[in-house]
Amino acid sequence: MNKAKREYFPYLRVGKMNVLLKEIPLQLVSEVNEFSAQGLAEAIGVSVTTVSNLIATLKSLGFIDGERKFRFTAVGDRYTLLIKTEEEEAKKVLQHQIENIGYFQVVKQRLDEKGKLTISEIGNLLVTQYNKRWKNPLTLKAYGAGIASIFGFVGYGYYRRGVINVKKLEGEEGAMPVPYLSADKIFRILNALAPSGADIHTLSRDLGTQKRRLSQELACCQALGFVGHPHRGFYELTESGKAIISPYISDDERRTKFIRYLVGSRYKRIIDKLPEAKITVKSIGNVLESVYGKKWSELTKKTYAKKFLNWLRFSGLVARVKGEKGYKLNESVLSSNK
DNA sequence: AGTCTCAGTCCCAATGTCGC
DNA sequence: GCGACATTGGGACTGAGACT
Repeated sequence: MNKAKREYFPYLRVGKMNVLLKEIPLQLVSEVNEFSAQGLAEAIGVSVTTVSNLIATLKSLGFIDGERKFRFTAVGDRYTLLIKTEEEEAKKVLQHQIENIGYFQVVKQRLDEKGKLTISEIGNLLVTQYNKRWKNPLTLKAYGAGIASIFGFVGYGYYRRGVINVKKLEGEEGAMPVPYLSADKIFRILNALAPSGADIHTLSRDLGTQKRRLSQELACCQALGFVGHPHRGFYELTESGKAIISPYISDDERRTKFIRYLVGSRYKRIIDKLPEAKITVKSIGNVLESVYGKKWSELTKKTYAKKFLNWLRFSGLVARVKGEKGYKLNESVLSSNK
């Protein structure tokens, strides 16, 4: 036993892999039919290198066998058929499959120990465990991301921005986007997302807001629990999001709901730190700066504080104090929503 | 042919500015 | 005082080229 069997690793992100698999014509998906890289490339209309990368990924998962001529394995066959129509079922197949693949278990074990892994850490783990000679840090990340995205897909964790987390990010520090938009804009976004969600390009066009800007605003809506982000570039309303823009509730009910979600969100941490009286843009700005642990310019503080104050005023959590500058917390409203 | 690397593009978060 | 838009920098993503 001088040379171990060649070990393959997923190269493509699972999202990309699935997109390509959906494109494969049914007649090619079979345990008996052989296909070449060239043939597959023509069949799905992408370059041969892309297909080569797909093939390496599928091999790494045990979904296809062969050299130069390939054919689907039984499980690969099943997965490819399911991914076209029944994604949840396909996930189960993939999950079961990776339970029997060594390197997935190695990474999974490390993930369970540490709670989260960056894609570079995963890459390094493979290099040391499997004697890979990857030199470029980007290559480490590419393979790391391939594995991390699969973990996210099958439900072993939550993959986002180069980090796979065992636990959901929600509620953790750092996962609280700065208040970035007014309540009014929040509702415009929610209405634009109704009823079945939208991709960021469409949304940007419909709302006339730059994509960059919009993605930040959506992050806020997400933190408040109104919007979900099932995959890259696509956003949809959560049940809460649908409820709060329902035409069947009054504006008063809308406010009440808004308070409940605001107080139930991570932004509660900010509300807790607010002074009881003399709430002004300036004082909120300072609270924000300390909660986020940042050093901001006065202007930046003011920008965010204004938005947050807008939420507080919209919801009725604060009331103006007569004859004085600033607002005070409406304790009764707050406590009735604890 | 198959594996790895490169570089352009896209996405995102943070910060800054404009106009009413 | 307020809401909307712009700029910047960094990192992930991706298709295709380079290398073995």
